[in-house]
Amino acid sequence: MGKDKNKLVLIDGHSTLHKAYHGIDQSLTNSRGEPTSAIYGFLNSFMRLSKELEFSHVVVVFDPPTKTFRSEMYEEYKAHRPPMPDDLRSQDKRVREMLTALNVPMIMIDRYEADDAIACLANLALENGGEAIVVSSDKDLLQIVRPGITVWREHLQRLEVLDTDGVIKKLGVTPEQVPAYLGLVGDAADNIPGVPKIGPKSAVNLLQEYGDLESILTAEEPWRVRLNKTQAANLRDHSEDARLSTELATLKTDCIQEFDWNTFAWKYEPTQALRDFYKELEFFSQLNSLGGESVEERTTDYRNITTKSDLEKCAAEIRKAGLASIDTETTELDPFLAELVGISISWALNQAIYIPLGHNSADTQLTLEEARQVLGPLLADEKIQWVAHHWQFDFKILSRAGFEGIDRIHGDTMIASYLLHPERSSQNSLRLKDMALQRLGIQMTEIKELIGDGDDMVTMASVTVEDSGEYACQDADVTLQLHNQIEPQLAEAEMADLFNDVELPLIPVLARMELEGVRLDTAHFKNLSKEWQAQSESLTDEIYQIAGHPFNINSPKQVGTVLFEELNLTPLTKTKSGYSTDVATLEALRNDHELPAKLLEYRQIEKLRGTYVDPLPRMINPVTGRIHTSYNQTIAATGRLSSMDPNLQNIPIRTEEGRRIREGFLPRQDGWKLLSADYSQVELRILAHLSQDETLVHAFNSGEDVHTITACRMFKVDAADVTEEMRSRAKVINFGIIYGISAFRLSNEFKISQEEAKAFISSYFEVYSGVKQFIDDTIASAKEHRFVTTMLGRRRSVPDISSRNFNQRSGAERIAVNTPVQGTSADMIKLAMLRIDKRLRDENFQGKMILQVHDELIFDAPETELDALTEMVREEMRNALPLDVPIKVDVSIGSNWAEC
DNA sequence: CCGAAACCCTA
DNA sequence: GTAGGGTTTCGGC
Repeated sequence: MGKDKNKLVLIDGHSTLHKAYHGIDQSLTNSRGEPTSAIYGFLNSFMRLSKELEFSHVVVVFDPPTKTFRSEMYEEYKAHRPPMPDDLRSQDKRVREMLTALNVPMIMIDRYEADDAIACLANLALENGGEAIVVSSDKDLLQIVRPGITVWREHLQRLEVLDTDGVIKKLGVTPEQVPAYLGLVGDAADNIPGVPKIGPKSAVNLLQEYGDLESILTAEEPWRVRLNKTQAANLRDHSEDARLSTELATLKTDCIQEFDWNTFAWKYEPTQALRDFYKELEFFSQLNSLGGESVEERTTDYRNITTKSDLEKCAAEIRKAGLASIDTETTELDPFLAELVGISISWALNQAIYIPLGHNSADTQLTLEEARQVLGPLLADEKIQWVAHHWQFDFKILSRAGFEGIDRIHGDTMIASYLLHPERSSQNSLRLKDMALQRLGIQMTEIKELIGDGDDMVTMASVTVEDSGEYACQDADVTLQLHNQIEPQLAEAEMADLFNDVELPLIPVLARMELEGVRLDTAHFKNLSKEWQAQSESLTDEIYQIAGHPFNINSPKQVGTVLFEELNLTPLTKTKSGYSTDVATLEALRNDHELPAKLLEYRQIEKLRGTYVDPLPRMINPVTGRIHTSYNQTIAATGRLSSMDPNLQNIPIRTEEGRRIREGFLPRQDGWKLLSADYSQVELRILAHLSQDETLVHAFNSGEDVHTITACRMFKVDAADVTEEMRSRAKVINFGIIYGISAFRLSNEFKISQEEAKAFISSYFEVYSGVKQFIDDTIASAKEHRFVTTMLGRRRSVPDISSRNFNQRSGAERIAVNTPVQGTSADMIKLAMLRIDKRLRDENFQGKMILQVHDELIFDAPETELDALTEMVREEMRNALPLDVPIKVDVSIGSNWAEC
């Protein structure tokens, strides 16, 4: 067996750092606010390479800080590059510290770029009996590829290997031709001019035909490959540019002479320096992965409290501390069925107590009554700052266990973490266990280690007090530690008020709405189900008849086969895996064949039956006889609530069949009604306020229909002459603006050309120039701060706002424009809900607020209260967040939700 | 059993 | 074009 050749891995430091900087969420920072996303990304890339390439020799090559010989050749070289942003500069420095701690060899050659040094070293590795692997996404380096030298790049999450054939496949030219290719095409990144109007296509044609640059430039004209007149003229006039550009793109391979494999030998070793570095940067998962003695064993003081006198002693300490965390252990997650098993509390670092209350086999444990006597006053005490993780759950459990006056809470680490990072990603999991590892480096016990999972799962009540105690104390301990870390970060991000005045007080309001639930008309749902099932079956028969054979109508793939292969209808659009069969397609085909209409009808009925009519009655809670949604405060990046299990924010309304489902939502009893209050065009009003656009503000102040006014102004007609078509187009554009419209989308919507769509948009912006200004200002501000805010200061980061990828950047721009509008609307209705909840209780209304659907609140109230309730709700919704335009609230009342 | 894709319901 | 949740199919583990 021959000895494997030495492999030298050459990492382009600059390229890897930039990729890391732009590749992941730039808002990642450690608890001191130091940006760490690029360092983290660099480390991930490096470790991934080390794992996948199993390398033993490595070097990271950096550009020198000084000018290089290329700038002497051509002063414009890289001259246009903006200076490194501050947050990248600091991370660049950190990356070098990290590589030092990792003992990774680094090289920087004065007056030569990293690319030149890499080219030299790759050649030397080859001459010294080894191979070279270059890691860079820089095109320049493709010129050094040959047997023994490959270039690896991270592309779309995977590692792409480029050997000679790979380069030819990628660029269409051989590695030797790469400098000439870049010389012709130019390279915007390096400010290499190239030849105007010669792009990749022409360059490849020329090089394939003539071989090298000189042969192209000196070939007899006209060039045998097809160039148009401008290209031919440019090639003649810019031959010197082409030569200079090619020279600039040619790497120098003589900047390093000496080579010794030993210089580059490397192995991953968990040194103390590395541990210190990880700890300082708060890379806890890496710290943990070093394993062994490096992970500090935390010495904890966790105690189980089983007597009232011990609990009273603790109570005194808690009062003295003034700040404590609390967590509950229960038999399950459903708040109506869950039994309280125990309570854990922490008021000092690494210390906590557990109060077992409902363990099946405990020698001694306090009764709930005893615990409540001591803890009740403590939890209701405004002088004690209580914090929890996902307080809404504990609030419901404790409320049911008879604790009162626990509405006020000082902190919720789940919500606080969400406010800091509202985007959903694996990076910012809101699970206590994940946050403990990420932010504190503490590896916590997972609940399944206690109670198991799957079929043999037990409840916390059957776990020993010792095990539960350890587990529950950890939860409380970690929650307090997290709170202490996060609270200053919230203040730093200027979201303390939003947290204290909106999100925290909203918790009990949402809990009450969830607990209240809604009454369903089970008989109505049963009838609907029967009716639609029969209809669905006969449609199925008809569809099989028309198709000539049975197939799975629920499978878009099979529907596609029937429509487009068997019946030979013309597909409209394609999806990733075949023909699209969505509504738009079927609508377009309904005049060509009888099948599409049947499919549409079938789909509608099945959708309504399968998503609403059949599941909803099954979700009626056996204890209350009502359905209870869960409102999640930490899902939507804009600050909206979301509703789950069941989702009561997407109950159908648009079609007649859909509204029949709303008929099944009832007031709680005879003599009661449902009352719905919804904000009218609230997002457009917020846009008017935020932009201060005179025309839009005036439109709302006039009290006229805003879409009609938009139509008047855009189409330059009198209000009386606005047709339905004009108004509806104006409406689409008004909404489109809020969502960040594009000409492309508008042209599809209106079936007009993109030019016409562009004209539409510019005429909108002529009318509403203030809105245009607002959009521009918002994007500019997003570019500067990399986040946008709502009126209440809610933040959302827009990391891609300066991306050079058009699609990414456009997406970020739409988010930047939409978030302040949608988010402020969310802020507003949350404020209204707080005020309404307070007045419902203070003024002893019997009626309850039961649902929220983004811009609408639903109440369940006795008929006798309806007038007072209407007035109160209107007032609070209108005044929740005053704007410079009036806020309109429409109220309607019915015997079921459909009548509202 | 899980995840992606396609589809469709809401504001 | 923004923001969500839920269902079904289907391929892979």
